[in-house]
Amino acid sequence: MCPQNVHIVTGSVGSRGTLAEFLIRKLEHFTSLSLEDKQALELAARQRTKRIRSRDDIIHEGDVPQSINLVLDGWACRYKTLEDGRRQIIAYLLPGDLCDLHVSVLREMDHSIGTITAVTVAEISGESMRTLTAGHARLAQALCWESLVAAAIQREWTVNIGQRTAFERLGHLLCELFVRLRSLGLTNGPTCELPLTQAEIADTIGLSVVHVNRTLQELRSAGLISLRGRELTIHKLEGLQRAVQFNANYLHLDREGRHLDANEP
Amino acid sequence: MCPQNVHIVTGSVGSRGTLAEFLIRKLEHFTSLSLEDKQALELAARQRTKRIRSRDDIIHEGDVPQSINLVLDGWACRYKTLEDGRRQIIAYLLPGDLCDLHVSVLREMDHSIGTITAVTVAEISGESMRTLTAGHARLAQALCWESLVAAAIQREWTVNIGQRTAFERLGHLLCELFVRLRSLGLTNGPTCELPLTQAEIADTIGLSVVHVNRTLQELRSAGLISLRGRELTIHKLEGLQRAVQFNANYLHLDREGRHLDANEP
DNA sequence: CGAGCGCTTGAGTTCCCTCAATGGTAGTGG
DNA sequence: CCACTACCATTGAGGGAACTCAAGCGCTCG
Repeated sequence: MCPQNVHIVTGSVGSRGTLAEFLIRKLEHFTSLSLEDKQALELAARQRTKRIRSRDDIIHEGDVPQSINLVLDGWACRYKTLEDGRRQIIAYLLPGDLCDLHVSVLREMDHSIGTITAVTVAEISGESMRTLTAGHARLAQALCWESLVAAAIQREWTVNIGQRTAFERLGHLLCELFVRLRSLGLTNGPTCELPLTQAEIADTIGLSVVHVNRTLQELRSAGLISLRGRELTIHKLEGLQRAVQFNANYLHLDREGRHLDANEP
Repeated sequence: MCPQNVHIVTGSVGSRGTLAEFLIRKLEHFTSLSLEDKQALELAARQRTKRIRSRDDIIHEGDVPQSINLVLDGWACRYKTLEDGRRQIIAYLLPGDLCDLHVSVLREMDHSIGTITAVTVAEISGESMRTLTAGHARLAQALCWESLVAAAIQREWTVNIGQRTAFERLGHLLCELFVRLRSLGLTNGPTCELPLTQAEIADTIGLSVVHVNRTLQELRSAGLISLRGRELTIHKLEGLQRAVQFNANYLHLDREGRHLDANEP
């Protein structure tokens, strides 16, 4: 992972109409936004975008980032490396996820962020973010919700790695990723993309590659999932959830901020 | 852990001069506060305090808390229980720690909070908190810092449980607790209180009680620590830190918000 | 077509778990 | 004051989950 090969693209990227599309979808699991809220987000995301190739670093531990990165497209992850090379993946960043809300409060990154696939990010300056939240109370609340949900996910990962068996850990991870992708409209029936190598999965749930491989085979032969190429299919989501004690409440997708809804048609 | 036996004490508790003492000490690791900032915090903490006996619940998963709890005294923890009884302790709450910043954003608790020792908490209403942060920008920043640090600790725990050996995990936990207590002025030379049972330690780092016991003996016979009764002594903090790869940067105790300092004598 | 990477499999080992029993200490009540 | 209980720490023995090492297979890509 060498930090280079970064294309700076100012202005619109690709042919997609809205850049903040996935962030907006995500936030609307908390509360519905007004047209103006959405336009303000879109404007902030349009200022400056960046494309990073796969398996490359976005930010490295010790860096002092100056702006906030919003993932527009692709998968990234937070990770930490120990001196002897052991690595732990701490979080996955999917489209609509924000990378460094720390900016302007925590000076120095205490972990790194790297890509899994090629990724497009929007760089939002601290300044833009401040005017955005100052002018739109509902957005400020929604962004606060987003960071609280990220913290809740982190807590659940602690439980997952600390208490569950290999089978449960892996199944739980797959459930979480599937449900998160589905909430963004990025699944197709029981199927979604899973661009992770088995080594990356291993570094996520604290197992060896060999054991991840064998545990995947268990999940397959239990008829719960298929995983070929980079495509995951969960045949019995209900069944898998029960088998691994997955309870989606920690994702807080049930519109807990509905009392703040923008009342527009 | 049955929720009962809660003494409501309105007004001052004990004979300590300031209630918000530890919170203030903690926040001043980020930026120095003005006298007025501190008085505002103190006022908020004084409204209503509560005493909870040891090994009891403060809030239970599924509850919808109405106010924010600030730990004034004693140890508490966040935890989650699986259906079959396995339990993971997710975080320790020491004096000066805030429990449920979620309030007014996340409706429902996705985990429980219980006490380790007897605990005194201040209940701060969402309303008080809002006026506090609205009127004091520096405090708002400092409280934001506090929640970002809590998130950083959670990430480090993921690394700890996911990648480290039993010996390292346990040593790392002891380092973290010691350093956090020291930053509050709650250590005495190389010694601090450690009111945890071995079963609680086990549920924190994902090991069995038996193995925690044996690993503690390893740490002792390596001459790194003593642990008798509820008193921990770390004989060689430097050495322990090296042995378990503990790097305190994730605690962000180095006054990263010094540019916001109140300039008073 | 060789190189590199990721996935898979086998064999042997080790770390950590479970079960079970013991001892110490503090709290309770007769 | 002493039995009685409860909880916590400790120890031994045996078992199993997950690890390491090593090799082979099948892609993709330059």
